[in-house]
Amino acid sequence: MKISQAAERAGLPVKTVRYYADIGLVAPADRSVSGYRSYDQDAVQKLIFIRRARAFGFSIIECRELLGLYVDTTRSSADVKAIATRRLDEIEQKQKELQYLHDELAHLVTSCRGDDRPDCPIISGLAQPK
Amino acid sequence: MKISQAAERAGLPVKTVRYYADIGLVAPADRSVSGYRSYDQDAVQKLIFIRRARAFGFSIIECRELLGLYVDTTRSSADVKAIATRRLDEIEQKQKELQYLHDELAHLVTSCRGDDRPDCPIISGLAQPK
DNA sequence: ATAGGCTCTCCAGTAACTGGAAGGTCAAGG
DNA sequence: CCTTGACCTTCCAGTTACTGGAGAGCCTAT
Repeated sequence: MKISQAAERAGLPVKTVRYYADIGLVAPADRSVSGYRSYDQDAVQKLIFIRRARAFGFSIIECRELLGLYVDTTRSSADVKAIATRRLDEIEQKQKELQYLHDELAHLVTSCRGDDRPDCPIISGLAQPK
Repeated sequence: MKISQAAERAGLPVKTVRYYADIGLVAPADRSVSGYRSYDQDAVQKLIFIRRARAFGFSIIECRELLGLYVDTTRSSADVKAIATRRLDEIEQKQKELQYLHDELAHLVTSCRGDDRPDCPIISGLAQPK
């Protein structure tokens, strides 16, 4: 199938699929005589895999790693778990930071009257060195 | 004062301060005869303001907006509150997404034995179209 | 005079695409 | 047979917010 159909099945923009081919992440199965990229079911499956992994916040580098593990049917599940666990830790770290951010900003927002007057605790809060 | 001192007081790398000057976000108060950027207390204060706003996840564009409101002593606090509230909404949205991500990935991770065997629910979970 | 530690400008690279231009291909319709 | 329109191709530039490095100038102390 041609790139647009592969992209649609994978749930990705055509541009992105082409980009993944360019960086050697997911190569098309073949090229037509006229130079069109030709994808098979296997390649589409890999694209889906990448889309999902990207949605989980895995970087392209990590996706490359995971894809290697995906196609390698002899690797141990521990190898995969290690990467996923690392990513999970990162997510939890990010959650903590976001929570802190949220609370501090929410505090500023609620303490601001939001009226016509110029005095604003948000602005003065941001101006604190901290 | 020279750029390194201003950067230190603001808690920012020198390169970043120079960058902020380049994009017209925070201009140095003056230039020395030999072309050195010269910062005063006011500029340092603005740099601190930007650093804090950036730490809250405000984009450079938003920082520019906020800085405009920061220096404008006649604007209403409602103007500021509107931007901050928008940002707060974004943070909450991001929190929800992250929570969903976390739960789904945590589910995959806990269901994987992580041993020498190749079968791994994480990999097959990622391969699902969803 | 020279050594070091500043500072300057400019260029390139990062991550992961996205948009657009210029041009080739293919099937259908007139 | 020709044209139209939807695809496809490559290549280049732009995005965000810096960061690193090269090459050169400046300033102070010894």
